[in-house]
Amino acid sequence: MVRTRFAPSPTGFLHVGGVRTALFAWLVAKQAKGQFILRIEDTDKTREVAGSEKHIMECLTWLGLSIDEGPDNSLEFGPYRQSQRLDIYKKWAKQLIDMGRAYVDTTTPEDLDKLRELAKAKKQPFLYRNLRPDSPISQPYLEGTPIRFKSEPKPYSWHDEVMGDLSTGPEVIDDFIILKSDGFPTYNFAHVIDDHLMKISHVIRSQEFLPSVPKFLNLYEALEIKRPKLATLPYVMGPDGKKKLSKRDGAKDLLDYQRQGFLPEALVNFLATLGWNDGTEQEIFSLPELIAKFQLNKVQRSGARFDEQRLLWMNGHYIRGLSKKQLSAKAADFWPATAKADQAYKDDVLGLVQDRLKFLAELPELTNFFFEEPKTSAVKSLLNEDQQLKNISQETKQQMLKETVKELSMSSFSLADIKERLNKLLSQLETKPAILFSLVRIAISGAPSSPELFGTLKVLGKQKSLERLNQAILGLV
RNA sequence: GGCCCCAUCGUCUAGUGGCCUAGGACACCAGGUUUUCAUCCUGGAAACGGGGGUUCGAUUCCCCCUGGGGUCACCA
Repeated sequence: MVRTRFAPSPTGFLHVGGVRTALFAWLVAKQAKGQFILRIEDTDKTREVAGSEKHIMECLTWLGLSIDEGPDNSLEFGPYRQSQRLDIYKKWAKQLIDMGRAYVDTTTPEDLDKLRELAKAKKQPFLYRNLRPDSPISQPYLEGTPIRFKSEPKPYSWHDEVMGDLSTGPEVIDDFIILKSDGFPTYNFAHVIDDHLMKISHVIRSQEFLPSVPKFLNLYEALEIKRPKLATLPYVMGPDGKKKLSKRDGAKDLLDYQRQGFLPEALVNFLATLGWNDGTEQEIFSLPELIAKFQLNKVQRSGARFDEQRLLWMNGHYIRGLSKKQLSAKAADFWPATAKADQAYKDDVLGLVQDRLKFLAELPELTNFFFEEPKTSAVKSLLNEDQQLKNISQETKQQMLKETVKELSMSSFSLADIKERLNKLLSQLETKPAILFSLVRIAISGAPSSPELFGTLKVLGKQKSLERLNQAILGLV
């Protein structure tokens, strides 16, 4: 049975790096029709940020990563918050003590610091196991004192589902704290116990834990439990490509993408192909496709830089693929405050801008002029500075606009009729589309760029279009 | 510093000894689709870090170097 887990600590928002780890774990579980478990690793009360747990679930839900077991739907393997499992860790720690594989450590943190500095001065690696008492205090749990694992140094080689065959020497194995003086377990201990009790089959986590794996291996042996499969994911690197993506260096809250109008499908696709591909030239994958095709051993071993350009392109691609109805629903919350028009009008506007939307929060700047009059000053300066228009005299421009008004006032304002009449004007005025159409486009939009002209006129409507054209004529005096 | 991991266009990547005059995508540049911007289409520029091996033949296997990253907590 395949069971994977995502085990974040509730210390703030999730960014794309963390979410990608969750996605990969989820894909592995779903592919095998197994379970995906959310476990909250809240063993460091000092770092906890209120609301994190809720935020984590919101992120997963938004992306469509269903949680089979977790704090909200606790099943037989719960509780799924480590802070609620303290008794379990104590029990296992006591068992280790009884076996002679853990001991009470009375060294103070201050002394530890001194010992570390000493070792550093001597240019020797600091290994606690060299210092441990000959016959460690084996008395059971002592309130307010940490418990340390008694390691058995040895070389290890093991297989990692992503990284391949890995090995280390005995020098990396050391005694480490399993239970802190506040009674909470450390990550190193708690996750091993929980993964075992929750019957996790694949531990999928990011690279920072790689150097600790031999310690875990040593612990698995001491506990006499079978270790799960291990999969280590490379980092998602920041935009500079130098460091792993982190909040400190400006990584965004995943929900910021939601707020910006990115589609979950796009984010999932982007995240999945950031460090993974199926060996073909396919770029676009739906979630079901990912479930079918994802392979841990096809995950890249090196870090992948987070490239927002590519995300932008992909999101635009998904927006273009939306039906009118879907887009209309998704865009509902993104309209500018000025958009007080009825839904049919808004939908027409959407039809015109769908191709150029990269993310939904762009809607206001792209569609403003459909809802409020363009600024006369903007129209005026654009009419004067436009590449195509700057060498045309004011009189000619005025003349052309007047003819346009005249012609369009006779129009039924169907798309075909607008097109026909403007084309007729073109030959009548002996001018090029580049000139006449630019003129009209700027007059009705007051924007440096706008959607296709005939459609824009039609959506705007006869009355508004003519008003704006007349307004522009006045502005040219 | 010790230990560990990694290394193909600017970026994400294909490539598991000959199919590679190294393929695709994003971004970029040029041209086209009756204006602009976007879309779409066509074309272009753009990479195997260096040095040794192994081999008839290395992007692909091995070693060294270089470079990058991570880790050495009573944080996860």
